[in-house]
Formats: sequence, C-alpha cells, structure tokens
Amino acid sequence: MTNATAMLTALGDPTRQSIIDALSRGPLAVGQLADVLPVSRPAVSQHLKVLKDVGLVLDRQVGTRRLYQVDPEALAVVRRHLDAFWERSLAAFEQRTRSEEDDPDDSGSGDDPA
Amino acid sequence: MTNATAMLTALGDPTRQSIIDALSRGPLAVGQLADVLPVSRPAVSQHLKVLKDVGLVLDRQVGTRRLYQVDPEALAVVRRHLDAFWERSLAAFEQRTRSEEDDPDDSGSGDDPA
DNA sequence: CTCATCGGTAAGTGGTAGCTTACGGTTCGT
DNA sequence: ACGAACCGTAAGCTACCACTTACCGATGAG
Repeated sequence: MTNATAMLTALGDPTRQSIIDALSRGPLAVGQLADVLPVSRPAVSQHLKVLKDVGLVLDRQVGTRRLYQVDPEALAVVRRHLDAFWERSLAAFEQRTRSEEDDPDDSGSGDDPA
Repeated sequence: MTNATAMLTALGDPTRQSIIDALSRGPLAVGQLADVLPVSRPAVSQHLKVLKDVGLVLDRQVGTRRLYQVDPEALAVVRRHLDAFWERSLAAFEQRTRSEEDDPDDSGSGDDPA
C-alpha cells in the first residue's frame, strides 16, 4: 500500500514502536519478540498483522516459525512524508521570522484568506 | 522535551496529522483549524494541547486569539528517529539478502542463537 | 504416526482516547 | 463599562483499541 498516513497511524502505538525497533536490528520470530516485549504472544501477533497490513513489515515462513522484518522502503516512505512536513514548516517558520522583524502586520503574498 | 517516541505516538492520531499538515503551511488560530477540520473547536484545542505537550507545536498569543505553528526542530527530531530505524533496517535487510544468494544455509557471523 | 513447537484467530473484557456540550476567563472594540 | 470574539477546561459519554485466555491448524522431529 505504501500509504504514509496509515503507516504513521500504525506507528502511533508504543508496543508497535518497540516491535519496529527490535525488527530493525534483524529478522525475528513472533515468539522471540514476545520474549522481549512485555505482552503476550497473541498480542504481538496482532500488532504484526497491523504492521503488515500497512506494509511496514515483511514476513516469511521458515520451518515451523515465521520470521518478520522491517521493509526499509516502507520506512523510507514515512521518512519522506515527515520530510515534507518538515520542509514546509521550516519555510513557514523562517518566513514568519522575517516578516516579524520587518513588518508586524503580516499579510503575505497571495495567502489564502479564509 | 524533544522525546521522539512520544512525538511519534502523538502523531498517531489522524486528526492530529491533519493539524500538523495544516500548521506546517503556516500559523493558524484554533478557530481557523476548527473551520477546516471535521471536529469541534474544543476537540482541536485538546489535540493542540497534546501536540504542545510533546513539543511539536508552538503557540503565541496575538490579540484575542492564539496562533499555533509547527516547531521545525521538533519535527526534525522525529525525522532523525525514523532515519535511525531506516538505516538499521536497511543494513539488516541487505545483510540478509547477501547471505541468501551466497549461502542458503544462514548461520552468519555471531548471530544470536536462541 | 505421534508428539511437540510455533503461530494465527475467536471471543471477551477493561481502559481510555477522542468527541460533544456547557461554562468561565481573557482580550479587544466602542 | 459593556458586549463580542476567542479560547481553554470540566464533565460526560461512546467507541474502539490493546490485551488476555482458549482453541485450532500447520510444520518438523522422533
């Protein structure tokens, strides 16, 4: 899917953040994750389903267990999304700073008046 | 605060994502945000409190209204946090790919044997 | 074939996040 | 000083999310 906002929403949960953190260091099975995390194995499984649905993790069956890993490309999508926010906010921030020291009345060029 | 994980958690809510999206384009008052968003003004106010608590937005009083804007530096913190995830996952991903096409039996160097 | 390991899913529960309405405080205009 | 505009907070409610236990299918080892 590579939907950035959906990924961001999925990353909102602290447990899922921990899962991504652990998986970013290398592939892990569900049980291994559950050993590290303070929740049960089914809980981990459900979180992994969420992460997989938005495309943040990949999984493959190896023997009797299923290895999960982070999809770097998906993470890059979220990164770019935040980049866009950051650049825009930076531009807006600097613009405001300029008009502040120059002209207290800010009615910039072509801004949309609600 | 500049706590990256707390910021990520705060960004988990779609409404807050919309708020950041709108504010990244320039400072806005609470009422202006409420006009654009599909929620009431108090709801926006509560979301702004969350975003402010984690340091993602700044506010200043101007006349009778309060202008909010994104703190670019805070957003940069989150960006770097995701960068770390991304780099780690990329390294792990490439390492796995290499041992795959080279040696089907993967018992790499000093990996943790459960 | 049998048993053990591993993991996904169903069912059910508690907590809380997000929303609304109502109210009070603050600032500006006249 | 009075009224209007703007905003934060309290109170309350609903819905959903994260978690647990229980169950079942699938894969490997003996």
